[in-house]
Parts: sequence; C-alpha cells; structure tokens
Amino acid sequence: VVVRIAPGMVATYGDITAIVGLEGAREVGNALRELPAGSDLPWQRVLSRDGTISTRGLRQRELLEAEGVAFDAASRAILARHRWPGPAAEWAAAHGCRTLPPRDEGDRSEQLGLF
DNA sequence: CAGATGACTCCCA
DNA sequence: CTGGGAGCCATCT
Repeated sequence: VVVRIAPGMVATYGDITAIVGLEGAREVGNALRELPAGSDLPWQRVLSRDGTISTRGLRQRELLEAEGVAFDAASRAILARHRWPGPAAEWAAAHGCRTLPPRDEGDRSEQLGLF
C-alpha cells in the first residue's frame, strides 16, 4: 500500500491500517522499521496522525521536502494539502484492501489552493 | 508467564 | 494548543 502513495503525498499510520484492515497502527511502524537501509519503498511518506514525523533525525523530513511536502512552524506536514486520499476503489477491491473515507470540504479547499 | 517498549491514537483536563 | 494517561498489539526481556 505504501508503494501506492505518490511522491509529494503522505499518509498516516492509521490510514495504512485502515486500508489493509488488519493490524494496529503501531504495527505499521514496526513493519517499516524493519526495512533494509537502501529500500526503494517510500517509507518517508508515512507520518503520525497529526502530520509529525516519528523517526529520529532529519532524514525523513529532508526526503519529504525534497519531493515538495511542506511543513508548518510546528514541524507538521500540511496534511490538508499533501494527504494521500487512499487507493482507487478498483485497486483496493483487486487487492483485498479498503478505501479511505472521503475527507471534509475544509481540507479539499486547501488542496485546491483557494483563498 | 509478567513486564517493558515503541516509526500509534484517542480522550480529557 | 498542550500534556498526561490509557488503550492498543506485536516483540523482546
């Protein structure tokens, strides 16, 4: 599922668990922690519920900023703008996963850059 | 088997 | 908005 997250987009641990519909959010983190050093899997696109980074050091933030993800003053990724909507219905169905519930209008208008 | 831990979340004061 | 505390669950002592 993580591989499906497009560059510049992010998902929360909870999003991933909801999509796979099995483990608890912590297990997603546990799984990602086991990734080998040079993994090509976009692990950096998975964040905590509030958009903060759980890993230590600056590595994850650097990778995200490099692909265009913006952070606020409190070091939280701007979820309203970069949160991944979830897998397409067809893909989810084909892989035994669930889709994410639609997000509210406030977030949507942020994504469209309205002001 | 009891206890501690952690790349998690929620809820409440 | 913030901190604390309690659920949560697979792993590891």
